[in-house]
Amino acid sequence: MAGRKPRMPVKGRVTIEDVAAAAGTSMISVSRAFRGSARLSPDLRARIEKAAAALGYVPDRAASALASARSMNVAVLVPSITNMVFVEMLAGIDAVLSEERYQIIMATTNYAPAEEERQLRGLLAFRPDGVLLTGIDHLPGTLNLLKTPALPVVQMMELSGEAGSYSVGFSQDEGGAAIARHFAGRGYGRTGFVAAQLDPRTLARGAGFRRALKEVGLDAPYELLVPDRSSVALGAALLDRVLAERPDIEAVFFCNDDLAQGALFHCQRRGIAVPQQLAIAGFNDLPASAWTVPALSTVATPRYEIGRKSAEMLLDLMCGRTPEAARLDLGFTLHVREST
Amino acid sequence: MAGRKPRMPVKGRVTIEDVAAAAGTSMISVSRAFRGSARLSPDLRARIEKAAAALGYVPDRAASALASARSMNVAVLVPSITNMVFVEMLAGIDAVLSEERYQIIMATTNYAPAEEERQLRGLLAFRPDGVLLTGIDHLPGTLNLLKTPALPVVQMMELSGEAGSYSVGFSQDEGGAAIARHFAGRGYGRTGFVAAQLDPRTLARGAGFRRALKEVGLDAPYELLVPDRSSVALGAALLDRVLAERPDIEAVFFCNDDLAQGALFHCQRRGIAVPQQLAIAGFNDLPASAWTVPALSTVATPRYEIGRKSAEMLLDLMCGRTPEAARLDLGFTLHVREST
DNA sequence: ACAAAATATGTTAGCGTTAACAATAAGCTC
DNA sequence: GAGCTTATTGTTAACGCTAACATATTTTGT
Repeated sequence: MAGRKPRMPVKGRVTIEDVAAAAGTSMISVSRAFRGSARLSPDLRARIEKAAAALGYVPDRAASALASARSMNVAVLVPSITNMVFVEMLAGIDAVLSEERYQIIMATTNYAPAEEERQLRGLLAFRPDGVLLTGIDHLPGTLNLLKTPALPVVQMMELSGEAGSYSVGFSQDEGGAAIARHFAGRGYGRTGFVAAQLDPRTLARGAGFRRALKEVGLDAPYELLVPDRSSVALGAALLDRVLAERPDIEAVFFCNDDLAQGALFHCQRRGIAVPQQLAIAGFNDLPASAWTVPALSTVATPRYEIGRKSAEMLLDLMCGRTPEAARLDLGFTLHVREST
Repeated sequence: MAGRKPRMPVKGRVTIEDVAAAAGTSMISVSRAFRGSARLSPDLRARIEKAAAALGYVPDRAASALASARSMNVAVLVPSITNMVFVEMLAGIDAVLSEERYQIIMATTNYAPAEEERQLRGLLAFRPDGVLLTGIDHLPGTLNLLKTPALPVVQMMELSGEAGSYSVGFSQDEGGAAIARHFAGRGYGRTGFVAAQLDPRTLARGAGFRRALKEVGLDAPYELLVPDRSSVALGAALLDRVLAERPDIEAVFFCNDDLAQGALFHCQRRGIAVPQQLAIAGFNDLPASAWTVPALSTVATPRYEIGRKSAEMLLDLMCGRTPEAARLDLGFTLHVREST
């Protein structure tokens, strides 16, 4: 009776049945012990926990999902994880969801709506209890996949006007406009907009920039848009092209900080004084942007907080609660530093 | 007979049974059709695919895993995804595994062995067919979790000497040594080693640096090691401390490019000429490192290839094949640029 | 032409877990 | 102390899929 050691089953994995046998109880009690909430006598719970630990039992999510119709998975689709912005957003999502014992199942879409749909189809095989999408532009087929059965969805980074849809983000358009007004305030008349990675958010920033320049009575910007992936290297190359076309340009708005940093480095190499000869602004406020020389003026975006709030909103939806707002604007902050 | 439309089931999800009924066949044939390989008449296959598409059927991995004892999941543990190095490694892993229809289930360990064990336990609930770990230092409990049932494991980034263990990476120690020899070749006598994020790989780089300096007859480096997370900002701060302590230092090896970039920016701000007054070297070769001014000398590490090769090795193990080598050294490349 | 092999499809049982219900023991009301 | 509630534990039947075996059907070899 005293030193009874549960014997390791020789083959196959340890199941709830093995634990039940070792603890001298039934499978359902073990199940309840592992899910915490159910009422169990402290004695039985302790016996079960001891037996489970001795056997090295790990619950099987697949079986659990099948039996309970809740997978405790959340599908997350982001364009890329090479981009820090989305990584920080993911960190925010995970901080909230892991607290509630949800597991993130993530896939990248490579900024392509068709790939988003393909990846979503793959993730749906995990029977997620909810879905987080990046952006508000999706293929009809993508939205259709989410309709049967109706899956809670929150869209991140942008704000949706659609009725019945949920979104957490900020106005990309207004972010671009803020840069335009800042340029105007500094007296820069001949401006440029340089963008790569032409996703909807990038284009919205450009549209806002253009709109606000017009509103304050400035000329339309010189624009250079390329479909390539953003990078520091590309930023340098694009600035070179801009200067070749418009040697007299006074201020350039790069659609993100990667490009802007590359442009700063290029100016240093070419001996162009920033901001005296040329002002440069970016978007996102990456960690390094405050430390470049000169420090980069940019729009700081609350992506960690977007991740958190999106996850919280999704949590509400998955639990059948109604979120406080269907559309949550977290705003942005213009950081004026040395480069403008 | 002609226009028979499969009717949308009103409640619950679409199952293999619904598809079988709509296609006028049995469940097992639908199952076979979706797994591709089994022999089915082209006619039947077409009917099934049509029915599945019409119903919007998506297979259920949980049920499949339960029935087949293969989850087609691979668990991947990385220290952090804020660090580009691991993100690129993940990209390599995904490129290989998604090709073979495996899904990555990923978690971050925050560089903490205990957290690694906790996260692994969570991932094991997905019944992965294999596991990819970062590094070769793990808690005994972590290794124990992988023993029953014996799970294929490949360790990434470092090379293991352990018999029966599989690893893909390069010698971190030799990487550090390469910097030391380069410093010696340039005639820098008073050197320093600055490190943050004191994980085993960081420490190995320092050890190699120290060893090689000794081998070429140079003094031991001045060392500054802090446990904080690496960042550009921290690099600047740490260089400041180094210069306060050792104003006459000639060359500093930073344990990674983030810190080194911060140091470069700091030098620019303080008007310190690099490399004339102070030489700076980093580790990893991040994309921006070739574009900073001056461009950063650093050790390029093959992390994308490490991801690919690790995944291929794991694939071998999961299919019962024996990998060509249990220990695959992918080496590294010293990039000498303007900063030294 | 007839056994043997290959191909194409179907039947049955079970993977590990939990929902729903059932049963028993213990406490409480008046 | 009968009748009620509450606390604790157990039983049974799925969940959606696939392995293993079984059964038709066709092809092949000689």
